[in-house]
Amino acid sequence: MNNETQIVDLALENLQKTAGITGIWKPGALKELDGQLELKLNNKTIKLNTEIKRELRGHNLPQIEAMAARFNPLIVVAQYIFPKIKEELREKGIAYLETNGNIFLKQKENFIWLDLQKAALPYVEKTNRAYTKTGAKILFYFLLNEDLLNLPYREIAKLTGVALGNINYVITGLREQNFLLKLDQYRYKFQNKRELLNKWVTAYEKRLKPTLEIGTFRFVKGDAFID
DNA sequence: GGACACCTCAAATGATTCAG
DNA sequence: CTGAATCATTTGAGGTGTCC
Repeated sequence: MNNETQIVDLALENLQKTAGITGIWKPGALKELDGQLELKLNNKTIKLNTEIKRELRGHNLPQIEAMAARFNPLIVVAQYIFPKIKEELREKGIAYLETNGNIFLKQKENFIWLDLQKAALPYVEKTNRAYTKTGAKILFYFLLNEDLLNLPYREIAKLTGVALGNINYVITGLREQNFLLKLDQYRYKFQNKRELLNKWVTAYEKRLKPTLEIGTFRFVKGDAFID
């Protein structure tokens, strides 16, 4: 599909950058396969069957192994492969390629292994996390009381009943859309609050409300509704 | 300059959506 | 309707800044 093309293209682009290896990918005719990849390496061309995935996790392994046995040589192209899984693939001698250009390929005459820690870009596009289920929840508290913006993340997390890591995601999301005005080095204040409120309402309807049980919510301060 | 508080980010886990 | 694929959240180690 188009999505698959995107993953392979990005992977090849980065492979070129990091390892100087070029490759061409062609969609395959076979239904079980996601096409074929031709890698150019030292004037040699290596042809590989490909399987394309977004992320590769433990439960995919048996399937991949079966494919590797059937369509040898096989390379797995994925947006992101869990480190442990990569390890297993290497042990089993199955080739892989990630979108950040990390590659492993072991054959009789060819051996490539590239693992760049930092350059990892797990996801192609990041969604703005201010409007997810949890995001909306946090934002709800922020809208009720702007001062919460300036509490330590840990306290915000505790107060909103959400994991620490989310706070930063939400703040970043809001900042990207210019809803936060920097007062000084440490403090923020909302700006363009009306529009933000609209966004929240949409997010609430779409993402949060469907998962809530009716009757489990109340306002933090009793009179907040009238305010 | 050490202790502490706090933030960040990769990895792991969990939840939801999608395809067959 | 079910398992697979994808998207979202949590966890926690490591890094950075701050205060005494």
